[in-house]
Amino acid sequence: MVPKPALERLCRIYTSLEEMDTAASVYASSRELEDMTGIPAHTLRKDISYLDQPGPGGGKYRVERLMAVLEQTLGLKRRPKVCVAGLGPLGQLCLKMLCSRREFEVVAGFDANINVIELTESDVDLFPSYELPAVARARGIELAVLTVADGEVEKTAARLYDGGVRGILNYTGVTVPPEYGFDVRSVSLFEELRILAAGLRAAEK
Amino acid sequence: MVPKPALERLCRIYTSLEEMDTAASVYASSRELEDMTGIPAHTLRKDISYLDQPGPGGGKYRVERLMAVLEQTLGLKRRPKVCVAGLGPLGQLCLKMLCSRREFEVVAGFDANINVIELTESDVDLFPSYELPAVARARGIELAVLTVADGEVEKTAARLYDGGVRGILNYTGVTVPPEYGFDVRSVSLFEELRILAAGLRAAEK
DNA sequence: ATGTGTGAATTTATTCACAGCT
DNA sequence: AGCTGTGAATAAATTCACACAT
Repeated sequence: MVPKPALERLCRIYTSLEEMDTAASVYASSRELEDMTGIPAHTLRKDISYLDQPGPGGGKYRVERLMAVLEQTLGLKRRPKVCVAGLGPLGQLCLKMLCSRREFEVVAGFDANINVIELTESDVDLFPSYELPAVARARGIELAVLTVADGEVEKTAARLYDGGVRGILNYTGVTVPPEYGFDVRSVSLFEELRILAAGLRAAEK
Repeated sequence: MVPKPALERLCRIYTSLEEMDTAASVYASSRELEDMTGIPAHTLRKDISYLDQPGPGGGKYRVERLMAVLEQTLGLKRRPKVCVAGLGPLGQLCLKMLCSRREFEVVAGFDANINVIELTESDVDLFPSYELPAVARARGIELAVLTVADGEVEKTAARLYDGGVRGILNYTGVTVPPEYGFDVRSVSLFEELRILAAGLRAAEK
């Protein structure tokens, strides 16, 4: 079983591998990856050793192969099905970004306001919020990007749960109710800045 | 010295306290906070015990007091000085959100494109990117919200470093170069979704 | 010679359990 | 009686160090 912090680091590593010019550098050592990611080389090797098939014992990692193994073990190749709940400016931005790459399958967008749904242009099917549970179930949505107004988080969480959604990327400023057992990653502007501020303060002392 | 994971949880706790109706509930027990945050009661008590002055031994926490102590110990009361680098749609959104509350002192916005600077309406002073180091130094900016295009991250990071900025909230899709020793929190749409996807996959097995 | 893979050692974080306060 | 605060016990993650592959 791979430790959760290792899982996060592996995703960071994947991001860094993506940034590499695959043509220019076919191989990368753990030391080189350390310089790119900031993750110490030994931690990084340990993390990679959790994968089903790590590198080939001796010699550097073959970038392409490593990415393939990461995609495999981390389940990235499956194109997980994702929706966007809340189509304000931020939600629309997320929708656009998600559509700009093939990585995830963007299955639906939801908003409480029907006008928004009619006025928004998108390749993705848009629905009023109350249809969320039915649509999510019918289409097998696994992940949601939560960009609703703070006041709607509670109701939306309940609907996502009814729809069988398992993981939430929470862009709102409030806490996703924990009782549903979602896997949540929170990305609140203020909370993240607070953590940074607290870190600075802690470093000083 | 307070462990870093504890620090993050304390910030989450602070967020949840904020959400409480302070008039309605003056006191909160660790158990009640568990229900709100999802953090187990004993973890939460331990975390709070790291603070300079935790609660009053017996009885529940006084919400107002606990928030005050958190603000104190986490350095939130100082109104840390923050800037936004990159004034595309996301950057402008962040700028607006930051200005809507008094919590941080929003000191400046930066963009490579001078037209953007002239056309954007904001209470905050806006500058072209090359002035970043000088302005950041002159105004004592500590934190930056990084919302530039992916291709500009490297150059911007160098400028932030020259400006004496210590922490970065990274909204871009690429890694902030680690060599400057920034305290970074990354909030990349794709990377976060990948972590969620990997988590689901790991849970299945 | 250089660089990975991994068990063992060490460090760090979480959980427990209970003394002490209200 | 109920709840916090915290040292001690447990669990988890990181770092080390070296065998082994290229």
